[in-house]
Amino acid sequence: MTKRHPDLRDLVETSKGLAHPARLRLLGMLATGELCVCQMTAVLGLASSTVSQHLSVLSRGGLVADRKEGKLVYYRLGEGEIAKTVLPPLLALLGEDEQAKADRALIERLREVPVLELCAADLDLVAIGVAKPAPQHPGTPPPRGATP
Amino acid sequence: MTKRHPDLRDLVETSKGLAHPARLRLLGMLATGELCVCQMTAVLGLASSTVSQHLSVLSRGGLVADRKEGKLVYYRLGEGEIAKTVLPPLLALLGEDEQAKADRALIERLREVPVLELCAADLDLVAIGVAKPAPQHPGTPPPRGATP
DNA sequence: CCTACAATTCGGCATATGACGAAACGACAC
DNA sequence: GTGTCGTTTCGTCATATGCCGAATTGTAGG
Repeated sequence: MTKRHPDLRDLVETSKGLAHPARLRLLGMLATGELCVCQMTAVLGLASSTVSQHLSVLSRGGLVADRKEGKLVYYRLGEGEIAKTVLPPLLALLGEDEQAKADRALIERLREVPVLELCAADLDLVAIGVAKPAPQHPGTPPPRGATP
Repeated sequence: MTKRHPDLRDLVETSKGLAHPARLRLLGMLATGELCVCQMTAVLGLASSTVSQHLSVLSRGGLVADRKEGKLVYYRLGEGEIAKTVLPPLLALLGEDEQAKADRALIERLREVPVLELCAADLDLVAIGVAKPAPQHPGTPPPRGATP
């Protein structure tokens, strides 16, 4: 009996993992397959230390697992009982969100670029031609006119 | 178009509702049917203001709905899209937890007692013969010897 | 109208969370 | 070994959360 049944505390840890927009976005990205930390950091636009913290929270909740390859670290969705039970319905709902859709679109293009190239560009998505120049705010404003 | 699709923010609000043991216990109790605030307060053993706060968080996440009857307020599980999607698998896992089982057992006996009688007893489960005298700590210690 | 009372909201404190930059930690390259 | 670089951990701060008791609200009932 190495695999104990999930406990109330386990469920709380897992739920805490879901209770932040950045972490839900991370899960949404990972739903498309494993990703390197730097790729997720580039998409979220947060400090890498912050992203690492978020991934740590997700890991404590069993929602993600990691794999090291050289100096890079890749994360994937967790495979424990709680994750397998809770994630599918949640990811289905998340898939409808506009932000999550945008993230996936970005990730899709990011997968075409070698990871080390992204790192070399200091995680600047624009520099490697994956994202467009620079809108005023991070929402989804249809480009009307450019800045003169 | 009155029913918008769930948003990233909605999912965060819902997840926050799940991210606390007391709130998961509340959901576990409500899975057996609607309950009065005072009944849940008695089982949790927290201040009624605290329980009210927790229920408010659950309500913001669409996880519960309320119904007023006289001076009492009854809560039940929410019926929105997110709740219907996320709750069933979660409650299935929660059902295995010992604390949740104990809560359900208590609730089952509590349903035999008129709500106003519970209130009149100041939410004291022992006074109305629903719970046993008074163990040292709130776990599930098999009663060995009584206090001399 | 006034009282009683279940529930909620408010005011306060203690702790937890989330953000960043700085420093520490591997794993490769030289 | 020394350096470089991706990632994590640490230190610090601002804000959010959880708890309680006190005050407030709303609904019977006297």
